[in-house]
Amino acid sequence: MSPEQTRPRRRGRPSSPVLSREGITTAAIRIVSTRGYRDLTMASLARELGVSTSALYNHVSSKRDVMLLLQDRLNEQIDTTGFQSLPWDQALRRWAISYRDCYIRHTELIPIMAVLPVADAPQTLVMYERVTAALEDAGIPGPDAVDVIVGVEALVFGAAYDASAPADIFDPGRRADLAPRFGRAAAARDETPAPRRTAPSCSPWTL
Amino acid sequence: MSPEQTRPRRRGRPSSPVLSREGITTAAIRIVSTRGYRDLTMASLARELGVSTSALYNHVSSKRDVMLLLQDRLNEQIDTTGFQSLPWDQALRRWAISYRDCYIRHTELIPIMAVLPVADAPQTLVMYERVTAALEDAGIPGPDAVDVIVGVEALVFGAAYDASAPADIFDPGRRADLAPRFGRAAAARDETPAPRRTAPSCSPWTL
DNA sequence: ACAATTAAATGAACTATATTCATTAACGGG
DNA sequence: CCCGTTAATGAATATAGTTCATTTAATTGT
Repeated sequence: MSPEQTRPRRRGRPSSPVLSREGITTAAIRIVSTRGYRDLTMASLARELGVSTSALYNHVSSKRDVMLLLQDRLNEQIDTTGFQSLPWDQALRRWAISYRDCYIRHTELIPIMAVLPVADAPQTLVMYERVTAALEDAGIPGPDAVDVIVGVEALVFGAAYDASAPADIFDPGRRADLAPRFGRAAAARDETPAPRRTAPSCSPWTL
Repeated sequence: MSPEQTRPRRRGRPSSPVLSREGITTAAIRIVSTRGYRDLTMASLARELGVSTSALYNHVSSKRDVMLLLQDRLNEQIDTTGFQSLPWDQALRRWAISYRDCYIRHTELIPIMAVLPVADAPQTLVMYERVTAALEDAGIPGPDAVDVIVGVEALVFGAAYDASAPADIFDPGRRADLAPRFGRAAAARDETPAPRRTAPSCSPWTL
């Protein structure tokens, strides 16, 4: 699958290019989805691609740059099909759920995504265009549509964090005396298995 | 203000302790509020306190530990007074706004806060207790109250990211062709200066 | 009162990671 | 055909976080 085990390349420029931004992105995805973000380093990325670490810098300017590539790939996978077939409110719901599901496994990208200028993220731009167009067609003024996007995104990012948190996050443990009522409420909530979860609608590079 | 400029301490245990978790937290706050998170390193923290870097590890187990201390301090400042004087919905609104305002300047803490077990965060627990108690007193069942907290928090974290993003985040720049309608909508939105912003209700260690 | 243990500091070493730089070699346009 | 650009290598650098041996003082147990 991956082009491992080639004996060491000799020093200068290779006859045909070994690296490309696309290939780097794909290798980064492989690492992230099999070993997680902890193992995504410039060194591991280079090893995965069978090159030296410094070679990467001929194609990307920094690790952050790699993260942006990753993120743009991820955003391609968010389901916007609802906007072609459903009433705007249902389409919005499907979009939001898919968006959240994508970022549940990529919370490391949230701080980047949340403040990234869209000019640097073509796929994000395409996604926003689809949402805006659908909302405008449904009679919602453009500026309000942007407000909707902002609001939905805020909820999506927060919800992705929440869903990725350990299940027992609300257990007060030995500190129960500090919050008796909250402790009871949280415990009672755990009893009732919430029927409100839906199946993941996005499989971003993981089973 | 800070205890700088003492000539070098000699080698062993000092007669009276120089460090404490509280002092470390306060020094970390000083650094973060004057120089930002970029400059919060174990080395700079030690320098601020006039000790060697390794001395810190007698009191905290890791940098993450320092971040948790910081975060617990921050959570103390979130305004929950509304729950003693206002109808629950207005109190919730005030709480959420204060919560968001606190984290706008501390987005680096969001990934930690969002998945931190409350057992490790006494102040957070106290905050949750106040909210739960008020909602229960208003007739909302405990488990639902916890759901409300979860939902508000999701929105708060996302909104904090959004508010900390650069103003021109939605400018498609040269990529305008990818998203003509979105570009127009975003531009039009910028024209109308949103009247919906409220004054910051929390001043977490900054002017 | 004194010995043993523990706490809290120093300074040096160690680790991991991102990044830069000098060098080498192939490609491609004048 | 040469010369600038591209794309690789390998060595070096910078920055952090963390650990460890050592030193000294306080604390605790008998």
